[in-house]
Amino acid sequence: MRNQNQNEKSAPQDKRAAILFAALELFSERGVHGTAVPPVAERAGVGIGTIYRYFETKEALINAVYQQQRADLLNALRTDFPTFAPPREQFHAMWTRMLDYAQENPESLTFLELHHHRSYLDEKSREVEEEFFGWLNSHFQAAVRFQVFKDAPSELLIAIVKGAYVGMMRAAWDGRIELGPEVIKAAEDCCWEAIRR
Amino acid sequence: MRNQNQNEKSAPQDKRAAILFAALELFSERGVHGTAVPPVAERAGVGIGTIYRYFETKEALINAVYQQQRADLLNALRTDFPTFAPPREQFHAMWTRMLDYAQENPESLTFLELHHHRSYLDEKSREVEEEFFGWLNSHFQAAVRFQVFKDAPSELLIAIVKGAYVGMMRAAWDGRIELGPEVIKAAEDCCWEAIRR
DNA sequence: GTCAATAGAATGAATGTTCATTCAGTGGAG
DNA sequence: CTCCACTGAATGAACATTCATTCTATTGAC
Repeated sequence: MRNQNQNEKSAPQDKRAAILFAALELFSERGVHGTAVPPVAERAGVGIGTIYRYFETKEALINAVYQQQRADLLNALRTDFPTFAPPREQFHAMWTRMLDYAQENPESLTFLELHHHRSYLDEKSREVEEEFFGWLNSHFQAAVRFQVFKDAPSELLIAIVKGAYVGMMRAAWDGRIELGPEVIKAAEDCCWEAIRR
Repeated sequence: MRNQNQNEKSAPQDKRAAILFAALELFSERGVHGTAVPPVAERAGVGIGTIYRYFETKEALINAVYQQQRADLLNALRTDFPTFAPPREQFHAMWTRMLDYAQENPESLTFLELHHHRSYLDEKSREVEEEFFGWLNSHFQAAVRFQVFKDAPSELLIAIVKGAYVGMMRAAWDGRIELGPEVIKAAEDCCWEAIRR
């Protein structure tokens, strides 16, 4: 390879991305504390030392994975979101995006929602999380104000719907339910009735 | 060595219980993989070796904690449960018990519901878990059959309500909501409307 | 075009640390 | 004295991290 663009370092970014993806897979399977660094290197197809070229410490790697995945999920939610559609339609859009995301990125959702991160997230990670909740909140708050949703703290309604969603996903992963289209539709209706006025 | 309790002869079960409780506290805070054995011994006020008198390995200790807490939660749920009361009243009883339990045993709930256990639970732990879900299921299934609840798999309804409950707890834990009586009541109503026909 | 010089990316054996587990020793009860 | 629950220093395995070295590809002299 001879052509090297000044503004693009393609190879380094490939390795960085490979490390991030390998780490995501292992973290979602075994948890952050249950995952050693060498297996991450092995799965990414790079040397152990290479990880430390891109990430100062294991904790920095964890935070990079978290920020990437949280931002990715938020992006999946708000891309082409029908902000001015009727509330029920907006809710359907949100529900569909969440489910599509889970189906396409199961490791992302497992990592983000099935693990308890608080203790090792840094400032930046918290900001990214805040942006995520902020976006949800702006929509839920509006629906509460317009008396579409129940008169309750919007943060509570978010916690309930998000919790129900994660509970459903967890039950599916644990083999307690089968996620067919009718089940997904039934769950959407349940969640809508939970919060609608 | 110096004797810490002159006038108390320690029954073996005291130490076992102290170890289980110390382990529960640390596991709920830092997770199972994030908790080393020596700190468990220190918090329990016993020597490291004593832990291995009562539990063959760390994994055995984890499973003992899991079984104890899962059984404890089930017990809190079904003690004096109004099995023959009207459905809404039964639901209220369930909700109240869950919330009381969380308020009285926050570490238990954090450990049981905020961590991903599957990979290290043994046969016995799965049986205890099965008993827990079996009890919930018998009640939910009956309510579906009597057309009190929506016509959906009872396992889905359980996942939604339990998920919403855990989501609310997590939000409270993370400081996103304040768990006052009105909030708890509002959440109960949300969950009831989610599943009722 | 060729190739020696150079830069810096990549590596994994080596390092120091932390962990789960063991066991030789201690002390109290009978 | 005999037991045995109990202890924590000791052990070796596994860990996160480092760094001397190798590899790769770009440069510029000819």
